Amino acid sequence: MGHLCCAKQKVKRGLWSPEEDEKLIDHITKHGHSCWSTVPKEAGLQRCGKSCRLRWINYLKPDLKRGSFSAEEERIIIDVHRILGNRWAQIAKHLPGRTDNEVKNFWNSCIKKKLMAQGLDPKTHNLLSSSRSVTTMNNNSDELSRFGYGQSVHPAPFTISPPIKSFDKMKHAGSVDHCGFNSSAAGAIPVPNFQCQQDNMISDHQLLMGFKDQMIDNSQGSFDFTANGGSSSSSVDYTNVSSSCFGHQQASGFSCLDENIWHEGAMEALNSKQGLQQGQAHQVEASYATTLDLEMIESAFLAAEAEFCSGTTSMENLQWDC
DNA sequence: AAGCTCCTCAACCGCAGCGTT
DNA sequence: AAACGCTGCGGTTGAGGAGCT
Repeated sequence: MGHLCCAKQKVKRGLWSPEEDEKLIDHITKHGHSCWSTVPKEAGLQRCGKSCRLRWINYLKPDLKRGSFSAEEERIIIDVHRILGNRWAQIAKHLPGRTDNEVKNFWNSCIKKKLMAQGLDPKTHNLLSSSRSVTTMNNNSDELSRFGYGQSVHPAPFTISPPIKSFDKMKHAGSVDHCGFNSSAAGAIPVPNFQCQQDNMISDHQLLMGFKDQMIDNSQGSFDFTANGGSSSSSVDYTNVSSSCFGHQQASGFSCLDENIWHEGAMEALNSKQGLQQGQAHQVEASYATTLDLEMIESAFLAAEAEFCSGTTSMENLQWDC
């Protein structure tokens, strides 16, 4: 369906002139934009309402941040994109002053190339198939140990992570140690989430999300993750924290994000059945949430984990079933 | 200087979703 | 329920600038 506002009238197209900008700014400032379709006429512009809206949102709005993206912004984009995919508008919400169009352009012109140069698939954030990828490995012990997965320590190329509350249950039942490993299971099966952060580091409204599709330096002996400074607002406030507690070499990209991102990411993973079904190891983890959805998510995680750990399915065959 | 290629990014297009009639 | 109008979103395009030959 075309845009009737455009089809009905002869409208100007292409780049906006300073005079047009001025007219639009003047009109929006004085009258707002309750109905974009009427804005051009009211502002004396030969444009369609849609074009006016776009010009305002992407260029003229007073609180827009111009200029190149900072390293921090770039990192946020990559982190959130890994969870949400090409949802530019959602990603832009976490970058004050940036528009979806700007984020999209930046992604396509810069980040995408950077990731590919690093051998990462910009869509999945996994290693490209031409690289040696943990996510595409079967449970081949040679391959696993080659990449640092000692059989006695960590048999699986991924862990599945239910909310922290389930960890607490297990902890109280005495089945896990403080690094999240199931001490009673042969081979120290990695138990859901928690991943060693101290309990008091995550507040009631914070979420720890991690992606396990990359290796960390074996000699490093520690990994970095980020933690939210304590606010439950929608802003993403990163404070680098380091921990040496996570003994095996399987994690990267931990970020504390707000609940909206978590819910979008988690529900996306569940609804689209991405992640395990596609052999990706970057399934979302959450360490905490309070909604009913979490019960379902937790069940799904636990069921999938049980299936994997019992050996009834390979990673490639795991299905979300919820 | 001219011509060409590559890159960036503002703008457009088509579609989906939602509310109203 | 269907048609319509509006808004918002993501993919794509193309003008123009930068860099190279």
